[in-house]
Amino acid sequence: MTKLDSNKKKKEDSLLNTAFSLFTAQGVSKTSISDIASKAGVAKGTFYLYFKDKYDIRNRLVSHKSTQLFRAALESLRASGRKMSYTEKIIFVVDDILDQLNENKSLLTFISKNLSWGIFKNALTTPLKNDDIDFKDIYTEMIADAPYEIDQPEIMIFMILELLSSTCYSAILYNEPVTLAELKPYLYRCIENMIESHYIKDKPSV
Amino acid sequence: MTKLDSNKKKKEDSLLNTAFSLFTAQGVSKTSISDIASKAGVAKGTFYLYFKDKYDIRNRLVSHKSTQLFRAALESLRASGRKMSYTEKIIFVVDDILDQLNENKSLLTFISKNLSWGIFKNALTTPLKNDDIDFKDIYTEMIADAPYEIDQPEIMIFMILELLSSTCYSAILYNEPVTLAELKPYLYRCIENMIESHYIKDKPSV
Amino acid sequence: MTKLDSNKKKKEDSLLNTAFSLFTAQGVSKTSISDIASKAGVAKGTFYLYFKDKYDIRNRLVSHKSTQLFRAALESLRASGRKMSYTEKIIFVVDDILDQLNENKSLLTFISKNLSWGIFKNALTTPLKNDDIDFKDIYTEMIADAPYEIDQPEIMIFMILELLSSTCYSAILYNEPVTLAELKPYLYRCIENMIESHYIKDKPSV
Amino acid sequence: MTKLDSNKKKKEDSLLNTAFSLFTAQGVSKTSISDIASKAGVAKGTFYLYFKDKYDIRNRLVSHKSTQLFRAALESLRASGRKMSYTEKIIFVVDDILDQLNENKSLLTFISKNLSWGIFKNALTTPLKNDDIDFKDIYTEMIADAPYEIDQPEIMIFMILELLSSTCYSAILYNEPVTLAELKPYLYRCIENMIESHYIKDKPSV
DNA sequence: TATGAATGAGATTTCATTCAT
DNA sequence: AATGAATGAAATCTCATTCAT
Repeated sequence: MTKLDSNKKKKEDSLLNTAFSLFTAQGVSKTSISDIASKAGVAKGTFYLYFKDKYDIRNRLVSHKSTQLFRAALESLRASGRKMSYTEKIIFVVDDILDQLNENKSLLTFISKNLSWGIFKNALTTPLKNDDIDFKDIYTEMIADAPYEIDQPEIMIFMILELLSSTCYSAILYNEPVTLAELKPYLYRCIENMIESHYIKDKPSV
Repeated sequence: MTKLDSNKKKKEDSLLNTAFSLFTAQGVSKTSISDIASKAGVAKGTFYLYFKDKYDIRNRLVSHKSTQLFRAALESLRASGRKMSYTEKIIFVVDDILDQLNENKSLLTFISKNLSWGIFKNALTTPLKNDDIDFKDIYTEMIADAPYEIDQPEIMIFMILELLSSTCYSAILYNEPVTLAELKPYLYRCIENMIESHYIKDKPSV
Repeated sequence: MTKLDSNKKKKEDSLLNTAFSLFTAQGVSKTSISDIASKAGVAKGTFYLYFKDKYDIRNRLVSHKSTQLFRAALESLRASGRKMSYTEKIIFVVDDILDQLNENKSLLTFISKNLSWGIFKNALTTPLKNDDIDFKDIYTEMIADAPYEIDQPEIMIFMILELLSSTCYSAILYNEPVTLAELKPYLYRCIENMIESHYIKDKPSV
Repeated sequence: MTKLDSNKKKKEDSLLNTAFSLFTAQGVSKTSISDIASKAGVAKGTFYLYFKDKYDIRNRLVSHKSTQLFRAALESLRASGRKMSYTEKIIFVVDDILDQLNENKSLLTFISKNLSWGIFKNALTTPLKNDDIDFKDIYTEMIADAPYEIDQPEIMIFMILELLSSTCYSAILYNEPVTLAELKPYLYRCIENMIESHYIKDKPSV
């Protein structure tokens, strides 16, 4: 990478980081491009060399941050070194994500308000350049690697993730209808049931 | 109601209806108060006689529209006259709501982007003035009326509704990861499992 | 006219007058809407209540100023009270317009750069509201009132005006190729010839 | 010419051609230097190696294009090989120019909005380098070569050209007040009169 | 109550020009 | 000679809110 290129990368990173802290601190619509540029230490016009508009940078961030979240959870799983069943693995990942979001409420707000399944799936399945760990494989593995063949694993993961993300928003931020700690046992049992019922033997008749 | 009062009501309704169509057509942030007022046929200043600002009218709308949705479903249930089990009733309501949203995608977009559990619960449990059907009771009944005592019925309803609203958004609007029709059997089986596991006998050990 | 209306008229006039002096002093493209508004003593947003953009106010001005020029010349003609032939009347009007432009070089610059036959004709033939003198009649009369029937009077007036406006620009502003005084005799003789050749007897065979 | 030189020439030509098409397509003020450079396939900075700014390239173009127009007309005249009177020659040239402009309306727009007598005269009387036809002589000849001595030939040519350029704009582009075909006979008769009245015998008394 | 003209801060966006590479 | 990233001033335009009528 030439000096110029690394300089450009630095500018772009600075814009992304600044935008993220402003978006989480005060919301997307109350953050102006002027704010982002000046806090990032670049001229207003420079912003437009890297991003089309505010929504361009927001989408890039949502994608980036939600992938990070998932990667961190998968990394924890791998690092734990424990021998687990498929269901245990899923619960482990869910638990890790919930804890991350509980620790980082502004990230939760940002992601919840702006994430959609399309963005997320795209982020997870698009391999990053220069990435030594192949995350695409891990995700694929999550879906493929089950003790018995699982029926429609993508639907199952989709439902788990949607249930996860929508319930934790209210529980973590407002303790409504109950706190995260109170919610967890019900949530996990529900997830266990969901997985169990997706084993091929249980394929529902339509 | 005097003529003046009915005139006022007409203005307010006109503002609400206009705001709803603009919000669904072009989004909340791209709709200005000017737009709403002029399309509603009143002066800009008049808007401020009825609503504090754009977010005031938006919240009123979210609350109103989501209640309507739920009421219509419960009304269908009541009108069906069928004898059903508790689980069947829940599934009936969920199915009715999904069909309503599938028919009215702009309503779905609007509610999904702006609804929160707090607003919804508040809307459901606040009795409307001049309301001939006692709605609050129906909701309470949904929670209370179970063949056996149900553990934490509010958590259960909360999880069902969150799962419902977040999965249907992606399925109805983008057919992602599958179409609504394909999703339904999995979703309903999941809901059945959730209800079953909330019977007191199943109370999870925390 | 209510107080409010007269106030609005005052604002609009102030904007028009300010725009005109800025346009003539520094050109249209170097004049900003901010300039116009602040010099006119109104807020920037107020400009947009009266005009769509810079080109809207420019067109209104071109039309207004060129009409004024023509009207003043016709008024002089009427005021002179002299008995003149048709040709003498035309020359009188042309001479008066040239003198006005010679006295007001910034007006000449502004009009020359922005006037088109379409705008001019439209301005001349659209009667102003509240206008005690009916100018449309005078213009029509200029075209219709000839000792003999004139062939294609509109083409003739068109050619005279175009010759007039394009030659005087260079002569008045740059004395190129000669001064206005030097140009006049040639110009007037040319105009006399143009009129004479438009008498029906001289209708050209195509 | 070295390969480097020809490369430079190519860049400059590319910039000139690109600028011309953009100026005629969307107007000078709506064309940015960025546009010109990127469409011409060179970097923005390169533009400044060849031209001072947008108005520099515009003036170079006006001058170049209007000379080309006149040269083409004179070339046709020379090529026709016909024996003509002085007046016939002028009419020939005028007719040829009108036809060229009628064929190339964007050129007409560009020249009309940007041509001034000063630029034109300068262009006509500045001999081009490497020019095999001695163009200056032809123009001088147009002025000098008359059967009888002509009074103030430059004023005459000036008036003819101004009449020509201003009337044709409206007639060709908008058919206002009449079409070019309808205008021509009147225009030519007018020009004939102008020439005739410039014979010394007709010198006007000031 | 209702109006809508006026405000003016502030948002977005453009672009001529410079300069390090 | 050529590049194109960076600049930042300046332009256009929007819009929530107020207030005199």
